[in-house]
Amino acid sequence: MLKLSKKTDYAIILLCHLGDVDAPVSAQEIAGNYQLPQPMVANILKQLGAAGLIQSVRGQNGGYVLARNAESISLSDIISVTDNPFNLVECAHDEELCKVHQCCPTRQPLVALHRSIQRFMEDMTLSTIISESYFENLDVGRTHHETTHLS
Amino acid sequence: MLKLSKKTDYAIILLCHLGDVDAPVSAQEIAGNYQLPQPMVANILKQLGAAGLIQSVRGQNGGYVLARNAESISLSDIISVTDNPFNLVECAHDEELCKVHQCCPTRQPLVALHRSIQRFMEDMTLSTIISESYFENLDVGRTHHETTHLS
DNA sequence: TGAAATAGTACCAAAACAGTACTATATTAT
DNA sequence: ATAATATAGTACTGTTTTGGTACTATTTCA
Repeated sequence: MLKLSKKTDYAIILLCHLGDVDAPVSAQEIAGNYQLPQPMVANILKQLGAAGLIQSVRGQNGGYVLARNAESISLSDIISVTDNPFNLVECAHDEELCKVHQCCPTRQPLVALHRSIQRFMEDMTLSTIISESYFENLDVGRTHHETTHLS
Repeated sequence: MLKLSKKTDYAIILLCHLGDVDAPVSAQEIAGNYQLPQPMVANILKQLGAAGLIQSVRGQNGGYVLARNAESISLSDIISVTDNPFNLVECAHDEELCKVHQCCPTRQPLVALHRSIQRFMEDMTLSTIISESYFENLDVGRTHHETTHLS
């Protein structure tokens, strides 16, 4: 459906929060802060930890911190953890899957779209996301961006 | 999952075929040609017809033809018929859906990604897809593009 | 009038998504 | 010590979406 999963959506929120704080933050704390389901948050944090994007601190007063600096974590890194590996169309990676490969019109343009999205996601770092959301929040209660409603 | 539906994938193939032929083409004919499930093809053609992208000719020797020229049909047009309306994230369109809108870090960057994809899809016309697939097919059996395998 | 085609729905099984639950283990405060 | 608080790992479940099928009606041509 060309839509990001909620897991990815949540993951970005979690990571932004971790990027703003130095001390370890627990799943419960974040879930409460953003009113997200706690078990969901906990699971996502586990996955992000297993993937090496964040580091865990176990025990009381434990939680999670970023494993690397926010500049080196890309949207692509995040999505490859929380969504299945990004594949706009199946045959973009494995030509043999394509039943009509002898004359498939979709391959070229869709692979181009795939690459353009991939590139965007690689260039978009967590630190960029954090700073952009900072400027966004400056506007809360004042004017609407023209980005608010798209077609 | 950030993936195009098979319906969209098929629809592009169907439309490319129609763009290459002048006489009406039937669902059966296309399904046989590309070895796609016939009822599926028929359904997609019905939808494309209802959306005004193609025109139907009923009765024996009937079928479908493009309703407008291939330059004026965009990938965006196609996807909005075969996929649900494109929405990378729910809150991209309706701010009220966002529970954490008072401090949501995802909005800005994801809306930017949304717009970039949207733009690509609007600029990519059926005629471009057809001509690109023509060049692609010239290479069949010879060299692989470097676009064949992405990360 | 029968064959071949679209029109319009309604239906179904399998997969993915969103979210929950449970057990085990680690750390710290008391 | 031990209770409290946290992560680790994994399994489970209800709902939605996807991919595909089926059926009936209508139109057109030979």
